[in-house]
Amino acid sequence: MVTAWRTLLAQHAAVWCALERELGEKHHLGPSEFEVLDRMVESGQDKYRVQELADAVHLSQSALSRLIARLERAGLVSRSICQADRRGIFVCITDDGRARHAAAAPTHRAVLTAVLGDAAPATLATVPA
Amino acid sequence: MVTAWRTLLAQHAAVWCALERELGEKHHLGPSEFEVLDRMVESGQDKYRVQELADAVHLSQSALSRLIARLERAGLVSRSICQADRRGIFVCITDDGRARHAAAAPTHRAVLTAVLGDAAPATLATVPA
DNA sequence: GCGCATTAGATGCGTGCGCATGTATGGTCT
DNA sequence: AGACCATACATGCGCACGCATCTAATGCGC
Repeated sequence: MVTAWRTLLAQHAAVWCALERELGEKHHLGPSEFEVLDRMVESGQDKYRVQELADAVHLSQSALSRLIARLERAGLVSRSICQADRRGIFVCITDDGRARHAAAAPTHRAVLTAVLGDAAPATLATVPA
Repeated sequence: MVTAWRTLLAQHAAVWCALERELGEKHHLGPSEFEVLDRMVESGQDKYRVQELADAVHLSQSALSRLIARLERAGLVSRSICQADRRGIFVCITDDGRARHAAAAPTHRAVLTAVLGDAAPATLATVPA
């Protein structure tokens, strides 16, 4: 079990750092930023609640609030008040956001394949037995 | 591949947060702090170089330098100059450090079993096929 | 309608991180 | 020996995070 955890830590660190570097250099996005855009593109919806996204990317509500603020400042998403419940906001991906995501997605997939593809098929399988 | 990565992210987040909470509350240790102590106890050595530990716990050298400083302030490790190469230091675990580790280890294992034991045997096995 | 607990999201604050750099020592080449 | 680059760790700085708290809007009981 400890071994499984260390494997998980190692893989997480490797992939995360690689994503941070590649996405950062080529598309000015962090791994979490990309993951948020990815979620929004992948499920056809265009409106998201902050807490919904926070759960999806395993960040706190406050972290998501700031992350959305960064994306908004970059013009990749927009915030609009939810009319039905004016406490909440809807996060909508913009055309720029979709474009940035489309540009970054290949990089993202490439990194996953490169880093996980190397060590994963063997090591990810080690645990259950 | 994307699914594997998301599974990895989810498991990492779940375990990490649980460790942070449990180790923090019960033993005043972060996951990384515990991992460093764990490495030092597990391999019989009593002297470690900073970079060696940094690699083991997937942190930058600067992060490890500060982490060691925190552990030293808490009296769990001590730094001593390496006579052979006076640029480097040796990090030694103290008796207090061993005691703290011994106290925290059961908590650590319990969290791993609880969190990974739930979802892991199934999900960790999904990738290689 | 009027309080009051609840919920959604924003924000102040402290902390740990990585990057770049600083400082000291070691090794090498001439 | 002296100049020069490399190595080992420490430190200044900025950033993203979580926790606690704040603000605004909702809903519920009366």
